Amino acid sequence: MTSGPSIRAVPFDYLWPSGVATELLTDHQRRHLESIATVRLLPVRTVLFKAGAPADAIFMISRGVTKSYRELRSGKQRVMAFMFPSDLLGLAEGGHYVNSVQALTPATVYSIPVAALKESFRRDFALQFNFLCKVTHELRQAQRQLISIGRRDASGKFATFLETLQRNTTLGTDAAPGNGARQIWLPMTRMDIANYLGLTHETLSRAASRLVRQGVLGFPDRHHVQILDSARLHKLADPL
Amino acid sequence: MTSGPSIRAVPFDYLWPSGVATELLTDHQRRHLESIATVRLLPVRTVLFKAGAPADAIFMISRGVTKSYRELRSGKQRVMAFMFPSDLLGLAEGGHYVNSVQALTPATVYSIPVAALKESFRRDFALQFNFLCKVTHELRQAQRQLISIGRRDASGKFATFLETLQRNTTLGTDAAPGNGARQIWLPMTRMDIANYLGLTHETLSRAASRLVRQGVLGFPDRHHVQILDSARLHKLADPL
DNA sequence: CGGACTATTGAGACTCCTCAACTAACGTGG
DNA sequence: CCACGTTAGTTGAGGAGTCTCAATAGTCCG
Repeated sequence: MTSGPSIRAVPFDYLWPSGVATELLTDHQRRHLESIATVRLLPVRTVLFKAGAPADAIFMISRGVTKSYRELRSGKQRVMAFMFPSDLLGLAEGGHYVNSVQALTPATVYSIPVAALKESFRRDFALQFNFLCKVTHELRQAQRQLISIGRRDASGKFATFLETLQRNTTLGTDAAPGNGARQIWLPMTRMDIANYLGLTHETLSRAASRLVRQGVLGFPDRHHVQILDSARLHKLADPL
Repeated sequence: MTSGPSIRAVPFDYLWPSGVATELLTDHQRRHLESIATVRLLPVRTVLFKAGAPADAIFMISRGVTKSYRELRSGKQRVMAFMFPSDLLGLAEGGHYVNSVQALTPATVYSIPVAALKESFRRDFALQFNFLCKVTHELRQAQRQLISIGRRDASGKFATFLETLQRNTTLGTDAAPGNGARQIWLPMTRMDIANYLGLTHETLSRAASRLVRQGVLGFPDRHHVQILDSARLHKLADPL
């Protein structure tokens, strides 16, 4: 696995078996990005940037998990996305970040100044194209979440969340789809998940408990979930 | 106003007063796109493409309104977005469209072959950058809708929908923010709106009726809404 | 080890969804 | 141009599910 900057996405413009995300950058591009970026090591719970702050850099996650969220007036927060290695951070509008980002685990990010990146785009059209693919990829994911959020039932939302997470963590690994890797790591808290799914944490907790009682899931500890009956889980996740 | 191809978005990389979307293309770029595109006139209710079809072209709306939707297994459909002039159509994944698109009004679209567009990107980095800005813009909008959808109350969802629509239609026009243009055109049906907001059409109908009773809205006819008390509407729209 | 945060579980209220009947508008074809 | 059929929209009653408020147990961090 690479340790430098990387971008992973499903390209929109050519066929690909079963929608698996792939690394887009060439070694040369990786080295170039490394040369214009600065590495930042983020301890847990570090806030990388807050919504509304001047957006002078874009970030690429190299290691760790972060959440992207928006603070609502009531003090509550709405989680927009969880970001993993090879994801892009720093969505901006008119020069300001639109979301806040916080590290859920110790993380390593490459900070790329926007000005330098744009200059790189000028010289390497393929590099810019890779970023275009990545943003497109995120747009698709946002649309998938739209469908998920639109559902009413808590169990279904949670099921789709787990399946998405599973697909995410299985990406690029050699885990066969049919067997193992049935244990999923949940770097985020239950509250974060509930927030992400548009539920209260009480409702999510109840839904999770029900799934445990029904033998669909098991929780070895707070940050791991075991999928015991993937067929039933998939049935729940399936949008009507 | 232009009549050729156009892209409108809030650029992410520089400051802009009050987040107003602007035209990104230069005359030269517009002419170039026009030269590689073919114009298509779509009668009402025309399906431009269906989800899953091979995605060999990207479309720019020049005139008219379309909806982008996904068909669920139950036969129902989920509306992902309403698209207006200067919007981009044809989100794809691995060479296939992910959503279906249908014209809600007679529409004119520029059909741009993906291959030719990519070739243009190679020669004009700024053109590709404009597309990058546009996709970023759509990602932000998808995230806004995520917040809106996440809300529980039907009136609030409908209120945010109307305000977004108002902002959209007021864009680029000279309508002062404080006065007129209080009448909004609704090219889509109530069912489409309900679908877009993650509600049943019955619930949306009840919410609309309530707002009429409360003197917040008025419906001259099915496709126009008058905002009578914009203060209260804004209060409803405001996310908590 | 103590305190703050996270998670679980319960009871009650509230909102939306489902099913159903009816009215209004559209547009299709004669 | 009108009549008809189909689709869109309204309104009602009942039920399902989540949200709120509340109390308690369990974790994590300093």
